[in-house]
Amino acid sequence: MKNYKQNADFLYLGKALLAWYGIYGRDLPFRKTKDPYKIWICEIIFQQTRIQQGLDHYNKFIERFPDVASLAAAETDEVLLYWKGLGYYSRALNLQKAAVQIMTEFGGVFPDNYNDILSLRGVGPYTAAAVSSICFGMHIPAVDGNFYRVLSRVFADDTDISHSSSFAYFSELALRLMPPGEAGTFNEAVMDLGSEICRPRNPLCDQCPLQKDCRAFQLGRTAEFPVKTKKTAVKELKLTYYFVRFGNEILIRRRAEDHIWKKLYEFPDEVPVNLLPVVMETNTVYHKLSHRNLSIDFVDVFPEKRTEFEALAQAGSYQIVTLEQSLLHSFPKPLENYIAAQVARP
DNA sequence: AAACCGGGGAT
DNA sequence: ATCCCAGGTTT
Repeated sequence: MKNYKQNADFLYLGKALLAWYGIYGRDLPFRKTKDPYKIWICEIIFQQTRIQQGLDHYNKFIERFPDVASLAAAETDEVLLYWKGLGYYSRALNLQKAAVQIMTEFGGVFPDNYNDILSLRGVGPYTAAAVSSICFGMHIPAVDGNFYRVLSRVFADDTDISHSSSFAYFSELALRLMPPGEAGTFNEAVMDLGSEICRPRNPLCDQCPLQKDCRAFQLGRTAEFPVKTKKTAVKELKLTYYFVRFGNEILIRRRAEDHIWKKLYEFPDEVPVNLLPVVMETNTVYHKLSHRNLSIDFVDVFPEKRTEFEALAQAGSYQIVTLEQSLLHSFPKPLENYIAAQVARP
């Protein structure tokens, strides 16, 4: 811990945050409950995901899977279907594993302490801290990206958040601000401040309850915090698919588990040789994402190849589904968009 | 410690 | 085009 923070009492900062939160805190659906199941679901959904993006998924997920038992009993495919479009699909797979874990290891009762919650699949230090503080009042800071930003700015602290040890560092720092008995509310308050006021770029310092105490603001250096030296490496990924269509039916299959989009569905990545010759549309749909290039060629199978088409499903390499049925499977977003475009096509 | 895992919005 | 979001798991 840096010298300037030694023996300091920063409790008044936490209290100022709570006062601000009482007035300006966001009104979100999961703020109305302390059901650990619901808080857990929302913490997982909003990992690396903006509130706006995941809100609809949260509401529909809770409606379909209202408790641990219903999630544990569900088919994995249906859980993935409700996760469609959120990304980081292992979160959904882990979610269900953890639900089963709660049924078998905890007798169907959601664990009520940090260590037991941490033992759940897909639950790390942040999520365990969030659930145990919000639902069970445990005095633990839930240190996420918002904490890094808010705390590093308030103290003009140049500790590099790229380093793994910075989690413990900022956790200890957060403890100095956290009012006793208010851990859950305090954690939510920091998240809201980080999201709405102490934003990554163009922070609204004039509306910040901590402005007069903020070292970075006083120095005019808010843009310099948090310090993050590690740069996110952009890896290029090229994917080629064929949209093999026979009338209103297409070929799909489940992806393997060893790469992105694990257990989701996809199209063939080659034209099955048995179906040749085929009519292939010359203009390739080229989908550009941030670090991915995806091309999809449209393939129209000749009517006399019906037997060969069905043989692909008999052999187990592919499933044959109608365009409408395909939308009931969990596809990666770009493939889902492509199907939707084909359904809409005249 | 570093790589890997998505999709989307803001700038 | 780049950054980053209520991070966790694997190597």
